[in-house]
Amino acid sequence: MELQKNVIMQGDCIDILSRLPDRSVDLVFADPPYNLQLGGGLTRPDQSHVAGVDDDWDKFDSFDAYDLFTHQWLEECRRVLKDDGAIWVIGSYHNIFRVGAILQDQGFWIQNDVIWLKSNPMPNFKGTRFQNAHETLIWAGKSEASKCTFNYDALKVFNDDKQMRSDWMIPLCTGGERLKDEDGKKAHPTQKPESLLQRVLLATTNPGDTVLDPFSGTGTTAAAAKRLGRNYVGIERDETYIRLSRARLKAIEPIEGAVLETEKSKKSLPRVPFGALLESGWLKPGDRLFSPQRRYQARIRVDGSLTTGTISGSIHRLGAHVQQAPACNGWTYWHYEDPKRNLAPIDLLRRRYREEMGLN
Amino acid sequence: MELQKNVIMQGDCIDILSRLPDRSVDLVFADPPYNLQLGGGLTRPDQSHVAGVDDDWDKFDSFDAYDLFTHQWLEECRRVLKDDGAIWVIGSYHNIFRVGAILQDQGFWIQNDVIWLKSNPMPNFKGTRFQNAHETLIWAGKSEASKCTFNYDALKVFNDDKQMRSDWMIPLCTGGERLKDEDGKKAHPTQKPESLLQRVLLATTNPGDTVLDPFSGTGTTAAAAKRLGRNYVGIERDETYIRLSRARLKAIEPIEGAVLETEKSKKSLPRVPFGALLESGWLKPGDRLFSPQRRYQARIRVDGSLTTGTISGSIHRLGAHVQQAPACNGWTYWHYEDPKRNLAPIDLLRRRYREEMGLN
DNA sequence: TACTTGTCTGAATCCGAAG
DNA sequence: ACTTCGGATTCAGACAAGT
Repeated sequence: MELQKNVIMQGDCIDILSRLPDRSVDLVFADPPYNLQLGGGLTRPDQSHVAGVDDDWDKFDSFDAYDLFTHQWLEECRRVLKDDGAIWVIGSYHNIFRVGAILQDQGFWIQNDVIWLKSNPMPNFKGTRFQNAHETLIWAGKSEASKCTFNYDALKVFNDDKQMRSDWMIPLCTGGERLKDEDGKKAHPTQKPESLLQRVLLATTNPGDTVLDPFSGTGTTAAAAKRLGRNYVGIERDETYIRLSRARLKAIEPIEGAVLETEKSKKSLPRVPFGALLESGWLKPGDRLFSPQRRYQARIRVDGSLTTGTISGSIHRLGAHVQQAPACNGWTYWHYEDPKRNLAPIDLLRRRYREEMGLN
Repeated sequence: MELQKNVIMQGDCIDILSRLPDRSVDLVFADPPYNLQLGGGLTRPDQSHVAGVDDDWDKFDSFDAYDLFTHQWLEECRRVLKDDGAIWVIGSYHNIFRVGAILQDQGFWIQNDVIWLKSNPMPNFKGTRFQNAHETLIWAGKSEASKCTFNYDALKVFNDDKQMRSDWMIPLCTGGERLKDEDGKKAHPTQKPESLLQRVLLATTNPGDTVLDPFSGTGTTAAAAKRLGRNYVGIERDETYIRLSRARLKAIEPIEGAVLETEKSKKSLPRVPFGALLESGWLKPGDRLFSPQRRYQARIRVDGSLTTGTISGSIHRLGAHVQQAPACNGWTYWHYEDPKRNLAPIDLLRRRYREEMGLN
């Protein structure tokens, strides 16, 4: 069976999931029912009613019932995921511990738990607890062996050149982004901000990937996916939500072209063998290379290996050897001498070579 | 049997716990083994060795073994707790989901999960995941019926008259606070900051209460308890840790409430990454930014990087590149165009973002 | 004394493509 | 599935040493 993409499917989550083909999606994002147990409704100090989560879909008779349900939909997601796929699940303390333990039991391999810090959370009206100002997301690979997509460099640029932390400060979904029903009331009790989903998808998918959301709700995952040039598959039981999300999706213009590209890792650049610098004349056999502060030196041989006279090997091997280190990046360790006798890392020559050859 | 107070007892945690009387302590704070399952060695980019947790006490054969251990010590804690007592457990994604689920299964009633945001966490040296910048604490009453102590007003004063949130920014335990062995190395691999424990005890105990820590380690819980006029009972297996913690406790002078004011949480201006301006819609992918006098221009990509078409990078790196400067503050160098085609530095948007988010 | 520079370290599931 | 090997990879803060 072929997976139909860019649709929101109507029906029971586990039922629909069971009909999707094996190993067909790159990422699952799930915002399952929270199993909230709000005894008797919550009121503000002024006695007004807080519109909490009291929908039928959020009722479970026991932890066992919730665990069984969780086990079932996660197992189906696991089957549907590609082997190098990953899953995100968001939850609160009511359910996330159970979800996390079941994920681990099923063989998913947690990469990070990520904390969504709400910049504008609802106050705790009774003053009996801390203001519940965060939710927890779990990011896990299908297995320990999964090579999950992780756009480290893109997230680092996003975060002002510092690696992205596991805590994300993001505002609640409010204002114009929040979908309303005919009465102007919020259409869904737990609509997530699209910015949260955008960050998830930027971090752990590539353009053209397929993202499955088994609890699609108002279609936030699908919206973020469409906007970022990813394919989506949504499953949702409630026809009202489906109607709303389809209208929402229709209005979204995908980001296209060069601006959809993200910062690439250095590892993804084409490899330049050291010997290429010899062939193109940037360096010559017999030239001397120096470690920082000229502590060690070595000569270049015709095949692109270095030699100290007694020991020889690749720029990396020899760099590691002279430092007695387990490993070494020869490109940044070894320096050449320019006509003014200044030292510069040979990585500079590699960069120039790449520019000249259009390899960036 | 009478509970002996203000002692650190030597022995196996479950064994000692089993000999403590029923309903005798007001609070349990537990920092159990995390079951980290670390792989081989880890080195920093400068090749130095990272001292990971490789102690035997953190090794378990399987999740089942860990669950059994967790179940046992929690059940004993439950018995020893007074009916209106409460428990805190700290952990990371390696173990906290299992702990949380077992707590719920045993009838504990979660009040909050609290996130310890580390202001100075260790980086992810290999660029493979998000920087693991937090740990999770679970605060739970002995049962749904427990009337847990919660010093709402004290916490509010502590937090500049705003409700204390469920995320706490606190530095790691370093410097002079970190206990050292004879060689000057850290005495314990996972010593917690005393400020974390102080906040826990201020929030959920009263002076004169008794606090039990079944994994006492270097005695941080006991130290905070003594300082704040609470009684402590510690259990620890390792005699070296016990010796250290007894010396530590001897040196502690209990302090009075008024002095606590000086312990108020230090606030720092939260960093606003450039990407946040995209997420919140102040800028959009594809928008153009200009250098002063429009000499250069660049387009914004989805990840918050800029591109000239041939070269791309962060606002800072691309600013430096076009000016051929070694460094550049992209926030003041790059300008956006308002509807009247006037240029203003993007730093202005950052200031507005801070104001709107209440981050000043 | 004040400031700069360099070194060290912290609960970490920390590489990946090619052969 | 195994090994080999090229070469990429870090942030905040405490402290010491140098200027």
